[in-house]
Amino acid sequence: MTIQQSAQPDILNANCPSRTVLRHITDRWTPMIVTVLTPRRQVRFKELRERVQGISPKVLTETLRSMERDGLVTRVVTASVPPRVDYELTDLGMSITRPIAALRRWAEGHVTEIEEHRQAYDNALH
Amino acid sequence: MTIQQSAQPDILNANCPSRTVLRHITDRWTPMIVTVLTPRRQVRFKELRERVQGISPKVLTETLRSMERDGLVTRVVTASVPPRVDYELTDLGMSITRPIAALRRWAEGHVTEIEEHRQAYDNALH
DNA sequence: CAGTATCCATAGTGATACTG
DNA sequence: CAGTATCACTATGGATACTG
Repeated sequence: MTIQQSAQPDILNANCPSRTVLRHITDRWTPMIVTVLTPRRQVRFKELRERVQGISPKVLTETLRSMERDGLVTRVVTASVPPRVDYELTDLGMSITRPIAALRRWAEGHVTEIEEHRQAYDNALH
Repeated sequence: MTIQQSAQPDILNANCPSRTVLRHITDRWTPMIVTVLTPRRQVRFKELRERVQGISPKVLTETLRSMERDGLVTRVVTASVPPRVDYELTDLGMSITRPIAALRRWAEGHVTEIEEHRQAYDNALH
């Protein structure tokens, strides 16, 4: 007797592994890293760190490792002094760029509207 | 002298309010709640609680309040015994359904592929 | 039924200094 | 340059019981 897994993954199902997948692609920094990597070129650790403003080296490393583990990015090491490491989206990683870009554009495009809603809500003293 | 805000919101900018917007629409439960509300009908608290499997009443309330504050949902109270409260997406809320559906479909559609990547990565003993 | 209240656990950062 | 190591914190989420 094995644990029955639903044939079609369903995000609403508490035990569905798609929840973990969603969690990963929507974590704090992944969408921003994907945004920087979207032109599909190799980007150095340093450049990622600079462009994803506010991320610490520790968290950048952790997030990139998780993305590499999930198969979203490849890590390319060039043995040199000083060392050089580039990251690049895989085909799988590229396939998420459009949904993430849509999300990013929505966030960037509705800032004002949402801030107005918050103001109105807070002024109504709920 | 005022704090200069960029004309175009930019998610990569540490101080850009779009980061908060993105954070809200990608938090743990918002995508699932949006998924249930996507057919744009009024849905009772109870039904949300049942369909978004695993969410506690406290967190469901908190998430719905945050969504209401941002203008994504409306809360409709029907004074009756027992009480009845329905939630429904606003126009703004509806405008996020497509990006979120794309994300959800991606997550559900790539579960197997990603799990295989993780296996391979872990087996390589990084 | 639709929440609140309470208490609690911990994942998820974050700052900073250090190293191969 | 590209990380790791440490330490610490706090927001988020979870369990459960209670209430208008």
